[in-house]
Amino acid sequence: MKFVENYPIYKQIEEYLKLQIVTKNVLPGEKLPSVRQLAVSLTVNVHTIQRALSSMTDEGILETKRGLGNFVTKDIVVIENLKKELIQNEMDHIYQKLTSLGLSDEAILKELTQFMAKKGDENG
Amino acid sequence: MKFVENYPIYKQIEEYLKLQIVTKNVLPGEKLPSVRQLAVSLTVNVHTIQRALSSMTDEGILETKRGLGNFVTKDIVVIENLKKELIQNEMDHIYQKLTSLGLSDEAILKELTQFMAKKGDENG
Amino acid sequence: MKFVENYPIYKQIEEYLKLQIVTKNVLPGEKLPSVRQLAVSLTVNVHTIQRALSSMTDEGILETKRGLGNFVTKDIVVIENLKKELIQNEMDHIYQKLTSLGLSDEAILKELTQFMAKKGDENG
Amino acid sequence: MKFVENYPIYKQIEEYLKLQIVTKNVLPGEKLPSVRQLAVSLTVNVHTIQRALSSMTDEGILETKRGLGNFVTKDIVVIENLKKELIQNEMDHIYQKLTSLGLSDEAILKELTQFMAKKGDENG
DNA sequence: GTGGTCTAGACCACG
DNA sequence: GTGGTCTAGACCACC
Repeated sequence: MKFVENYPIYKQIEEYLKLQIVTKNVLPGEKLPSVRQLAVSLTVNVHTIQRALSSMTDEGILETKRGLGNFVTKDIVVIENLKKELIQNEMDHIYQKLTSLGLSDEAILKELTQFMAKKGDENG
Repeated sequence: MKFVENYPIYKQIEEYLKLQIVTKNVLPGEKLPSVRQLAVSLTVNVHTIQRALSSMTDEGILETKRGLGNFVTKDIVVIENLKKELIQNEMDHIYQKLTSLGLSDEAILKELTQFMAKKGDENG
Repeated sequence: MKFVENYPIYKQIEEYLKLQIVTKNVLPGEKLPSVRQLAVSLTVNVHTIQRALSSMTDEGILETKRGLGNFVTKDIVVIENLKKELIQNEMDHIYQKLTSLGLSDEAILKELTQFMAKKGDENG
Repeated sequence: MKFVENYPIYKQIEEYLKLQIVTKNVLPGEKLPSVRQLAVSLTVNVHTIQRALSSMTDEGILETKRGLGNFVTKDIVVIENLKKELIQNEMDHIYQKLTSLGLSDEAILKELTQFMAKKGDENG
């Protein structure tokens, strides 16, 4: 058992930017804010930003153009795969958590549909 | 946007202990390790442990006997309710995460059943 | 038989603040002195103050706004319920004390009305 | 506002012994346990006991017989007055508390009778 | 400034 | 031993 998970900031930033991209808050081909702008707005060191961006360029999600900035890939397939990956990660996490609570697959689906029904009632 | 995940240690401990209880790793009526033992094994201050335990005693999940220790309640109803609460929290968390990824209720259920099917194939 | 009245300071503070609230010495929505101010004026550690306040926020009597301070709830129902609770506690305490002195219910009421009559004469 | 009321132990003992007497747990004329016995059973210094007893002898509640011990007075009037005094003190305390909670005389009586009715229902 | 969290170390009461 | 309370001092996040 270990606490104080120091989930590294650059990973958090990476996760955040990926979410922005798959939810189309930043569109394919669009330019990201400059590294310095990001550093300021997220109050983080420039190096931390660069570390987050570099792994995303490695994955082909971003393209760096010297002197111009970082751009979201225009390759929609890449973005679609990213989305699937994020969903997959989330599913893993969910499944692990709920089964550790002793729920069977059927129980999970049942609880979830009940939850959605209730949610629907509350909001509409 | 906030980084450095500020989920307090005492809440993490609380969550951890609750999970131990609902999964019957610690049985109803059983004694927990002493606050000092927990503090050492989790490498945390005694106060932090006590803070985690105190809210659990308030909720009736634990009963503390001065000079003896902290015991899990024998009231199975309390434990059942705790389990329901944990599941509910997890559902909230899941739903929020997945909808932020742009999934509809139907899409969530579809993805989840696919995930389970795949999981089933892998393991059996 | 137990001496040295072990009523913890943080509970005394809690009780004191609740009394201030139900008697409208601090109005609904009003800000309390900062934890540090309270700590100084009551010559107590900051933690002790926070411990007193935290259970009050849990009960919905206080609302804390980070960086701003602790505010009495504007929800008058909560305050009314608090008042009823305090009265109830006082009644319990009174009843226990007077019956331990050997008074019957009727005797208690008789003594009390006599007391009030006398009090009335003194002051008016 | 002052906390940690160090209500002196000798006063607490005095109060305790007076209650024993008015409730006839120790009868008029009866001998109290020896100072040393009391000191042991209450885990308090002998001097503390003596201080408590001396003010009670001053009030005529106890009579000290050199070499024999401390005896409760046989004078029933004294005991009756003591009882009235204790009741009076309690009434003062009650009245102060409840009026500080904003209750009128009538409200106090009303609440109290309601409380007694409820108490009666619970116990029989 | 505000409150929130954590640590280290002390003392008490209970068994 | 057990848990309960308090202090002193530190660092963080929010405004």
